[in-house]
Amino acid sequence: IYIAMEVEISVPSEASNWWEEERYTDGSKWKFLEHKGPVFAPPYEPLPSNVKFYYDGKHMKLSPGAEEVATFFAKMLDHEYTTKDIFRKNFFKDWRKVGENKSLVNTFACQISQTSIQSRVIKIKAENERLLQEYGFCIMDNHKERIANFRIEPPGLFRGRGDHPKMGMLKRRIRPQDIIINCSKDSEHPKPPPGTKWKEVRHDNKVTWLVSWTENIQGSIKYIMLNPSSRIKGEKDWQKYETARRLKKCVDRIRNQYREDWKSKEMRIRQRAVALYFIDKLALRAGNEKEEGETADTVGCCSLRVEHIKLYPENDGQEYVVEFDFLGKDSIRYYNKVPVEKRVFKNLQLFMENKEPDDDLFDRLNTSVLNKHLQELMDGLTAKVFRTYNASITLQQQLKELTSAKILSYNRANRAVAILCNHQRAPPKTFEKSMQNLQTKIDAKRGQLSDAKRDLKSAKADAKIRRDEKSKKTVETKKKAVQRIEEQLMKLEVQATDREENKQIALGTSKLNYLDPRISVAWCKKWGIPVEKIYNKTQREKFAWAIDMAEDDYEF
DNA sequence: CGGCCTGACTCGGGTGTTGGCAA
DNA sequence: CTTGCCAACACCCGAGTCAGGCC
Repeated sequence: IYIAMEVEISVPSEASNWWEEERYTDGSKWKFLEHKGPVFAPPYEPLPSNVKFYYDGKHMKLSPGAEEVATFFAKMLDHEYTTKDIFRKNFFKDWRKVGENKSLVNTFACQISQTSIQSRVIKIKAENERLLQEYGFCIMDNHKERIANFRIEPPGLFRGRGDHPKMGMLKRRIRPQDIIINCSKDSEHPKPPPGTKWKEVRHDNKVTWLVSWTENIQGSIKYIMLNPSSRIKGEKDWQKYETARRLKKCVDRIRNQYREDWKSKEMRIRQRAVALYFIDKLALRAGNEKEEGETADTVGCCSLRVEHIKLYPENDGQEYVVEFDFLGKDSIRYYNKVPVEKRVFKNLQLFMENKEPDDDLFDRLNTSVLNKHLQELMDGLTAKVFRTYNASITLQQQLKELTSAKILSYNRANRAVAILCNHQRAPPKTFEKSMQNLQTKIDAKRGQLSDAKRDLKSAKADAKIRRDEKSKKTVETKKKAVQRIEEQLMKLEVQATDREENKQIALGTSKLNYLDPRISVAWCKKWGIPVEKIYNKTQREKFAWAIDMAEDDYEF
């Protein structure tokens, strides 16, 4: 029976790991692709008739469509942004387009009962599980792969990040006729819901997405794609780190080059060289131009404006200090004061001459010019490779330096990278409280410890007098208890330090997107730390290739 | 070439849910 | 064993990057 089972249950063999398979060389991403299509947002269920809508003090009957949009607003009532002018204006404008209330609504004297809406929250776990099993997977070539986002985004009110000019606009419901399906010809095509049609079914194996539609706020395309654990994502991720490792080999040459270029006769070359220096040294993002009025006003390196930096020939005893202060991606503030080389400083002065605060700092430069130049320096080199490279190399160096209290060290190394990449978060709402709780726990633990120590002492004294087996045993148990409590106390103290240091720093992004996982895996192997301490289940799935490949001597 | 636009993909912090643990 | 809390996690969906095509 045992043998039969071994044969029956085919344990995934070595060869079934995608990283041990051959890649396509013709630019195609797959040969076979079959899936069940998207899951649509559940239809709107009108409110029961006892829930009334009041406008300007008067009871009003809304069309189902208008009512739905009203509930979108109601759901957000406890958020600050519903009080914002732009949000309200955008919402109202879109709301009036829905149903027959065009001429009716124009001010905000309305009240919508929020509790009545919250009370309608229904969740069915079993249904979710069924949907996951049915729609959550696809077949790509010879693998069954998990899909990242098989649910279509439900309608609602758009909330961009930062000061977004389109906040409050209605994000409309996506219907089957908005959907483009991508799958292979020889697969069983997904069926649209009864009585509906897809916009299109295509068979494009030069792309990785399964489903796409156009979103109505920015007019951009949204996709359904595979989970990070999939071959197609993993391969790309691996490739990303390999590119960064190639940069490691030639980064000295490139650095020498841009330092030379600081002296160039040509303005565009000087600008390019200074920008590249920032990208390298400060891990700034490239900074594409953005359409004004369409999104929040944020910048990256190439789109930096004069108003975003200040020059100090001398500051706090340091020479040639540049102060950066701007809103970057997701309107996260970047604030940093850095001493720079004299030549960089002089160049910046030159770039800022005769300019207004809202003029571009690098007026002869944009991301496409920069990336074309980088491409010439190294195959596959773009601005963001520097971020990956500097993040990973920093982690590796930090891990080499820090050795005691392993997990804390790892988190500190991770933190150094997050700081480099400016990955910030709002301190958790409950931070102060939970910190206090932790402190009381620590105090309690300390009390416990001294109690346990006292117990131990008396037990020892007791044992000395009695000299029997039983009291000896008691001493042993008490000793163990003291030890256990000491360990617990240590753990708590480490936790407190860790949490305090982590207050405003988001570790997730760098861990998931910038740090070559093989560095972490190798570190775990070297110090005999279970990889589970560093990566949770999802992360282990994403980085399965790295966990399998990296030995303890892996060098980034 | 350069400006502009589109498409496809990675990166990003926030939030709702859950499960593990201490009281 | 039950309960209540909180951190960890999964998911969400917006915001970037970058290449390629067109004029």
